[in-house]
Amino acid sequence: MRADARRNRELLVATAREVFAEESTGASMEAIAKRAGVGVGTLYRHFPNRLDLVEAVYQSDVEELWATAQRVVAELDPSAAIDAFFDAFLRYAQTKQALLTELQQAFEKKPGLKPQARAMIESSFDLVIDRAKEAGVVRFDVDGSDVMALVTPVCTNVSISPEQSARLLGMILDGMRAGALTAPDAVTTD
Amino acid sequence: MRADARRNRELLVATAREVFAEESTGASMEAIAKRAGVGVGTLYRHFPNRLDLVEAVYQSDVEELWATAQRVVAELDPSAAIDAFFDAFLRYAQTKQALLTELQQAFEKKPGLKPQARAMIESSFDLVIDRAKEAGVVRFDVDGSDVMALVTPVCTNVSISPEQSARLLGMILDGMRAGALTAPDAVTTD
DNA sequence: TATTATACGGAGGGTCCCTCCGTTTAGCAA
DNA sequence: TTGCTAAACGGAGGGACCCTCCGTATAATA
Repeated sequence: MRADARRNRELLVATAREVFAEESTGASMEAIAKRAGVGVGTLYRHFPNRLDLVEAVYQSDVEELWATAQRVVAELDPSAAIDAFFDAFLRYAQTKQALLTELQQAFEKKPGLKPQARAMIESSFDLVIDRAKEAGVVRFDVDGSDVMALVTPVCTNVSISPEQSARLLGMILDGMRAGALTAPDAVTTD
Repeated sequence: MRADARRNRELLVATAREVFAEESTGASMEAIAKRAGVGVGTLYRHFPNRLDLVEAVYQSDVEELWATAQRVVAELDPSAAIDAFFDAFLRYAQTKQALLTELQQAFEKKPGLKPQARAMIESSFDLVIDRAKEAGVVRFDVDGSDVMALVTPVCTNVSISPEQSARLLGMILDGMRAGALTAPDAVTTD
């Protein structure tokens, strides 16, 4: 793969992410190509149709989420890592919501895409949550997939607005921390 | 309103419902007009833009659901009435799922639409469930809004297929009937 | 039956997705 | 450095779609 081709491919994904964030599903291929400073022909050579571009943006988002999980775990203290990761997840959720219908089509077209993305996201949650559990920052009786199970509907449910998403994620976060100072066996009171 | 105008309006809504069911969001305005045997001009006079047509189809679906509830309660025995109503609800849910994104836009544009539709659907559930409760066909400890709360996610959740929907609705139905033969106070064992 | 307000039909403007092909350029060998 | 070629680029244009506009047809009324 030639150097300019690789550069343009990455540029196009990044630009598409921007434009999709701004104009949601209404973003045209022409607009994306223009913003990236390339012709539509270039865009279509890299991504034969719109769905392929949507898929590429989504995969890039998921990969970035995974990279973020690794980075925050390496660089921040466990509590700040959760905050930072939840922030990143909220951004991911918002772009996912914006492209919902088209993503669904992409999932239908490529059956492997959804489970693969799911696994990567679950690993990201595990990484951050396990670390925080070890540090005693979140309660013992949760794990990554629990948190993901709570958080996923917030981005899947179409009638939840971005503002609501932020609030709900905050609540989940508080709930996770709530039991941290309590001894594990004291939880059984209920 | 002239007679031909009223006729065409109803014809267009019915035709649009058919075409949307077949081609989902990909159905074009031209195709709908052609199938109805009118020009696009006529279609656009009745529904100034695509979203207005989607909204009209949706409202007609909700009204039909309400009419179905009344009809099955009047004509069928309580248990068969539930079956028939659930069938109708499944059809409603499927067309709703097909037009999901566009409906969302319609909800944003007309804030009154969603709560109004919701109220009408809840009334429909109440009608059918209350009747069945009185007849002792379903357990005492449910009401229309409970059933609706169980059933709505089945049609809201984008990752549930039509086949899954049918299965899940069947399960809910069985669950509702399960307690019917048990005395109300025996349920507290748990 | 004559009148007129109202509804109808469909050509065409603007936009969007995508294709095609002539032009340009990166990578490499001499 | 220079010349060559496979690979990438740009953008005009085809086809489809949403919607508008206006000349034609018709229902309702007197």
